[in-house]
Amino acid sequence: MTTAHGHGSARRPPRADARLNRERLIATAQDVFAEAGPEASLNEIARRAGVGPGTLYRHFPNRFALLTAVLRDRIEALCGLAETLLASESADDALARWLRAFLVHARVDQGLGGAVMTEDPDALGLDCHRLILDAAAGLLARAQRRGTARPDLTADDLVRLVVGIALSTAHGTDSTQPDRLLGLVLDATYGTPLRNG
Amino acid sequence: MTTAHGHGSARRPPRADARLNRERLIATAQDVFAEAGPEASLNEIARRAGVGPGTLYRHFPNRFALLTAVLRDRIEALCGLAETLLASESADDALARWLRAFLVHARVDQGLGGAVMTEDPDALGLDCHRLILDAAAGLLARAQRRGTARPDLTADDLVRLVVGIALSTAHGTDSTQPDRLLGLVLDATYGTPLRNG
DNA sequence: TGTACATCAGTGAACGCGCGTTCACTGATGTAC
DNA sequence: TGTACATCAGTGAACGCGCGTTCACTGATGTAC
Repeated sequence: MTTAHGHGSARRPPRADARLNRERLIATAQDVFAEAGPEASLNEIARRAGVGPGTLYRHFPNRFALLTAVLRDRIEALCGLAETLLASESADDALARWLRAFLVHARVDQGLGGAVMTEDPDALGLDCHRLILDAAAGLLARAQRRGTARPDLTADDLVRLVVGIALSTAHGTDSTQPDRLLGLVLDATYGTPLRNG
Repeated sequence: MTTAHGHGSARRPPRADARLNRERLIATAQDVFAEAGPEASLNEIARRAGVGPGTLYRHFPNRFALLTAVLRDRIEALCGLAETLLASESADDALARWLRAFLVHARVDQGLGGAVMTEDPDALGLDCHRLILDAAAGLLARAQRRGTARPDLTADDLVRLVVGIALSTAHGTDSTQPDRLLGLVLDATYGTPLRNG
């Protein structure tokens, strides 16, 4: 299922140096985005990766392609976690745990993960958007059916609340605040302020 | 109380054309910020206000000074509302109403009002920050003393949650979502999902 | 009311900057023989 | 294993752009007389 397009191998494997540069670019982009935020200079990423700007553009036609590549691993990990949690016992706990993991993701790199979610989904963030939303939707639906989650919530609601926490606390100084705010959201989600977790 | 520095009048009143240009700049900035967001070009604001760039800089030494001027009226209105609500009967309702008004403020102009709150407060947004936080703190303290608001909440928590909603829904398409999300936050604030308002 | 003048606001061309992006050229890679 | 060659990735100077910002100059305003 995970292997793309089953018919033979129309695509030749990438050249060794191309593959190396691609990896270097992603690794460097990760650092630079973390330092300078999602608006970081692409030229600087290329410079610090030790390649020419043209090389960056050969691999990633635009900023969003690079952002997506940087985040892909983490997003896939989140989707994997969602699948695992879907098989766990408590529907409520599963949703809560996943949202906590998503908050961590949304906060890294100066809120880069969260910022991607607020972009126009019709642009190129489509992949990230859908993957995250689908993961959230699965867990929420189960928590609504078999748990105590409010039925009037949508996955988009929850994701936006968490992204909002990530964005508005990105420059904060109180490192315990994001978790506290998420706790508040979870309380509201389950309709009772005291959870016996 | 509203007249500044009581001792005589060390400051001469501003020249008529200066005052006019200042007003034009603020009005134009409001439009341009609304269209292009808080990162809008200062040169374009000057151009559309019909003045040279130097004139803009004479009145507002940096972008934040202009942002603050644009928002000042609205922020003062919010503070006034807070004072009025502090005199109202229900402490809970007062807080809820003010947060709703603050959400509206934070959402206008592509989340400009909210974006200002996430800037480094040590920069120049100090005024806005404190005014808003003080207003929220007063209402929250009363709702905690005489209402049913959770005692473990801080004003900064609530403000950040609302700002987060504003930021993460800034590019959304569902116009009912911000209010719905705020309702969720309010439910959590009061510890019960069903409020008899 | 009228004029001379000092003050200070406005002008806008120009600067330096860093950005995203391109493209003619170079050179490394992997393959065919 | 060795060589010739086609492919395609990498290079990096250069372009155009719009930005924030400056400053020598112009001109409007308001005051003193």
